[in-house]
Amino acid sequence: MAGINIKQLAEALNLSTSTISRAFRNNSGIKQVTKDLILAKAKELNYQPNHYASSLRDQKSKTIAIIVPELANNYFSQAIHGIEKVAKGHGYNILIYATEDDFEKEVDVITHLHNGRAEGIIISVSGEAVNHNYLHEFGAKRLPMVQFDRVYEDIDTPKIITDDYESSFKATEHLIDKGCKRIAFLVVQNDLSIGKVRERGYVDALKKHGIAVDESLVINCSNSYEENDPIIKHALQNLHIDGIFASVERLAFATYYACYDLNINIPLDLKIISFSSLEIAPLLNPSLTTVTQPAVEIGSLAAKLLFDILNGKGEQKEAKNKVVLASKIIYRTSTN
Amino acid sequence: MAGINIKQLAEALNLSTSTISRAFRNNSGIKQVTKDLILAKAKELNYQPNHYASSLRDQKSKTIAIIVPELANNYFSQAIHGIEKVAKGHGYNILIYATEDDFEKEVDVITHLHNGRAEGIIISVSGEAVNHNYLHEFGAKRLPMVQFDRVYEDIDTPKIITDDYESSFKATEHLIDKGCKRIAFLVVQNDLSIGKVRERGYVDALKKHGIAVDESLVINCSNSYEENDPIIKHALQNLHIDGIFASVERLAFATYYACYDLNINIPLDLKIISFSSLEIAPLLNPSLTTVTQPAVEIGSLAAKLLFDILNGKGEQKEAKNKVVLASKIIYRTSTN
DNA sequence: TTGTATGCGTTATCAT
DNA sequence: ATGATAACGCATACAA
Repeated sequence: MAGINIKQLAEALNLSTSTISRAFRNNSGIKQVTKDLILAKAKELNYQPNHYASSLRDQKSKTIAIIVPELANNYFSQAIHGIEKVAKGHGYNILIYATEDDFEKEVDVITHLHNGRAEGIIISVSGEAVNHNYLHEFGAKRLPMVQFDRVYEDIDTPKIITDDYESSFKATEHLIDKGCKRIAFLVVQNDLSIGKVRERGYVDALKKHGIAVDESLVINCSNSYEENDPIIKHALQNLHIDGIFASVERLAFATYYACYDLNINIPLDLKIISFSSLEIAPLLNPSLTTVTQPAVEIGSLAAKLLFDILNGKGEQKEAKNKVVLASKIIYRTSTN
Repeated sequence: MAGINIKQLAEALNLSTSTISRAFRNNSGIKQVTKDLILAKAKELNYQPNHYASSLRDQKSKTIAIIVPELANNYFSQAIHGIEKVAKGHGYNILIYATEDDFEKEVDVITHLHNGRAEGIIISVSGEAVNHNYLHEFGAKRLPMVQFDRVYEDIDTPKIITDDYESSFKATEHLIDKGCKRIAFLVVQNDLSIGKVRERGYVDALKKHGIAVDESLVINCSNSYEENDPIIKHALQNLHIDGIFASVERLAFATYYACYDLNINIPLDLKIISFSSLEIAPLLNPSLTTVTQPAVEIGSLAAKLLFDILNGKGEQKEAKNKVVLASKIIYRTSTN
């Protein structure tokens, strides 16, 4: 541990520890001169109130936790960036955890956080979970939480999501408008709410336009390129697909690679649209038509809602228990 | 704060707090039966040792901090991912901070961390700094630190960097091999060590091949696309450039956009090579030749070195005070 | 305005 | 094997 403690600083100044403490807390009850003196000496001796002692005493940690499935991911990086900005503004620190889509890790982390380490949690859930009642076991002591993007619908916390149904509907419709007849939907199996909702948008758009829904065109993928590559190639070669709607960025990339390998021309032979936060989508070959979620904004909004709760403003949760932000479809060459 | 405390659990079991504590620490000095009993009850009542009390008592926080210039960045996301994996393995938590290239924020964060919050720091420095002697002011109490990528050469900590000089030399040479005569070097001003070293590699390669070094071809950019766009366009239109070596990914992207706008054909009119951690570089139009640093590995190695220090294994720092990892040049169409 | 004393929850030391 | 107690560093209630 670093630095000197309050007692040593008090001695150095011939003051009591309470006076020192006051210099760092209340502006009340302390003479400005004394305060200046203390702060000056503190700086000189490199004193800082010990965070753990303060937290223990105050029962608060000035820390929030972010839990996401993965870190090396455009969408989550941007969301974290948004959260970080807001947290910094509130003088809060951020603990970060990656679950790697592993439900057990998620449970571990959340449980662990209930030891006082964090005051609140911002989470995008692992998605593998079937039963997440463990959250209820914390009872009234459960940490304030805000969910975003991948959420547990039945867990009552504020949620920030995007208009995935509408976006997916429009995305699919866009492909139909462009003449696609056999549109595949690429999804990662364990995506809970997200995957389901996006699939509904896809299905409903097909129905609206009188296109028969073919179950085999809903293609389950994983997060591993090695696993996805053969799956996608098989689909491209055997299912007479002329359009692809990827529910997740990495599946669009895998499709691009597959098309390169198979000499399939995008957009002539196959049109692609994908959910994606990639900022350089215009630089792809061909440029990728995307459904782009406002990732940074989602992050900062999630943080704001969490701080509303922490500051007691959020008791009337009902009002904004679920915030739906709009994604933007950006039309580019891959669907031209 | 959540949960019950050790005292309540002790009462519930008619045991002393010391016994409870033992159940969670030493396996020594406690009967297995008692221990099982305690752990069971703890689970039932949702007890967890309070992290702040433990930390205060033990003077250690099981936490390390990561400080990076930005979060929404491929390279840093991957590095953080690498760090996270290792930290998790050691049972450590991660605090994360973005300096946004602001030296003051860096000083603030580092100073703040010396209040006991973290046991060590992994940092890629802001780069704006001229004088970073503030690090010396912490004296012997300075937190263990490991630097990576952007480092302060004069601060004595382990450093993980890549072979930037050699890579830059080779990158430039590659452009020369491909017939480029007027090669520009794009750099972000405030990149300290990084930018300088990469520039040296560029200059030396030119010299070796008897190409006159033209100062005006070293082009200072910023991190803002809006600022860079006109700078790059001006260069492309007026400096008769036929090759570009971008020291940072985003400058290559800006160049791509500029070329699209100006109808400059890559690689016919202009060849581009860039430092980049972009995994989908092959999907760009045209696919981008990159100098790719092993970002994830850099992160995990940095974490390992930090834990070596924390565990006292790292006292013989000299040995591996500076680790240089190799980057890989991957040849693609942009320099074909 | 400043000082004294107590407790936040835990764990290590020293008993028993 | 278990229990009593002191101490980690700080901030507040209360006293002066």
